[in-house]
Amino acid sequence: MTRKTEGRRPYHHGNLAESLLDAVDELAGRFGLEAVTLRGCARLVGVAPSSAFRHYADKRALLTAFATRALHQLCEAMEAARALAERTGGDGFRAVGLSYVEFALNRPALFRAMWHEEAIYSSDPDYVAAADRLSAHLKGGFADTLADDNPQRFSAQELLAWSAVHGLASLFVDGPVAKGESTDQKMKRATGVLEALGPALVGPRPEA
Amino acid sequence: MTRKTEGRRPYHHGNLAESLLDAVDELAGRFGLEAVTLRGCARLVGVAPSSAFRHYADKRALLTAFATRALHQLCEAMEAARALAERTGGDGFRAVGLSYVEFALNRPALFRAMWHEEAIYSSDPDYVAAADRLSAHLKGGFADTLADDNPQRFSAQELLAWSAVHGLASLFVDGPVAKGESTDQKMKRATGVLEALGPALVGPRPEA
DNA sequence: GCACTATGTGAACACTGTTCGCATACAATA
DNA sequence: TATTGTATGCGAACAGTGTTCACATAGTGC
Repeated sequence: MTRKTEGRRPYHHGNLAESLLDAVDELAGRFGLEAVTLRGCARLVGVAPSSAFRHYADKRALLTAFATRALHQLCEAMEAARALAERTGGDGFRAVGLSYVEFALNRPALFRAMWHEEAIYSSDPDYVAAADRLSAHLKGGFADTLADDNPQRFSAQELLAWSAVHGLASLFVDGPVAKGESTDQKMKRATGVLEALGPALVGPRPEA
Repeated sequence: MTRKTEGRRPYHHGNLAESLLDAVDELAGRFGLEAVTLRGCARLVGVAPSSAFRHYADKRALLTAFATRALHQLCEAMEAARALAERTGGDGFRAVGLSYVEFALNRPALFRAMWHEEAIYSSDPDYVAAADRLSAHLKGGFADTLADDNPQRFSAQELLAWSAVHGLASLFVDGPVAKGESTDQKMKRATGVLEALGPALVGPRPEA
């Protein structure tokens, strides 16, 4: 991507918008989301703080873009997990749920960023689109596919499935549950919870 | 020059620690948790910014105390709901779950503060104790009371119940679910989700 | 070659959390 | 009552933050 002259640093960066997102990722992963600073990102990329404002209206817009990217990454992880399960004859429901929790455990800063309402513009069209993509995959992934493509409409069971998985991930990342335990142990717990959820996902399907 | 107790404000505030928590509550409720500022709280209480540090080591400690208080408030709401349900012959499980969601909807800033890992000292003994009190109530409130008093031990079903309720509250407060809907509509959805959860909470109880 | 537009810069500004020496009030004791 | 000790509040400072704005530089189309 950096197709710049090799000598000294060129005046124009070339791909600053994306690089700033990488910087957010780096800093959030290393020091926590709360420690992410516009100036810090600019420093890391090697650019003046004010340059960031050519690409993002403010810090919140930068974080919104970051959250959007994170949502898409999670979607891709879920798609991959689902595809693998289908190929190997595994349980698609379980695979999607586990990949959701696994993502939260492996990349807590990203997981926090996606749902950090007060720190992002959650009405931003790109963010909304990414959130819709996510919820669509959740509907399809759990109560297997009513083929109702309106992402706003959730049956009680679908909403329950999402809530359970999301809640477990949240309690692991930001709550007091299983605090000292390893990732493996937590994933075992997640498996147990998903199993326990099973009986609730069969039977009648009332509207929520 | 030094006006003593001339007007009304005495040199010593008398209850600054608690008043600062009230100020956090006020500002968080009005402008959002992210907008809470040490200086803003001091301003609201009518005290110099540096005075806050006589009572809290730093901003994070203040937010920790605030989160702890919030946890206790939630516990009390749940206890009240449970007691009422028992008195009126209602479903204790449902009552506790609904009060959890209701609290999140009515006081989103408090709900966010309690789980804001990166902004609090989540190993603070008082905070831990409050979190333990909460999880104990959740165990007792849902899968009705295995009488296992260790708050760290959760069966898969108990953890599922907490996850479902917590996840639903989180998705309402910080997620894209039911975004334009009224509180009443959201509570109806919550009722539906809790009902859908029912079948998962009967039957065998494997360890998580 | 020239203008046009996009992108990066440096110096400001108001605000933040935090520290520190000092000021003030209260409580206990002589 | 006077003195002393301790808890609590204050004001001024400091580095760091998000943001703005006039200006500088580079790439693009004529």
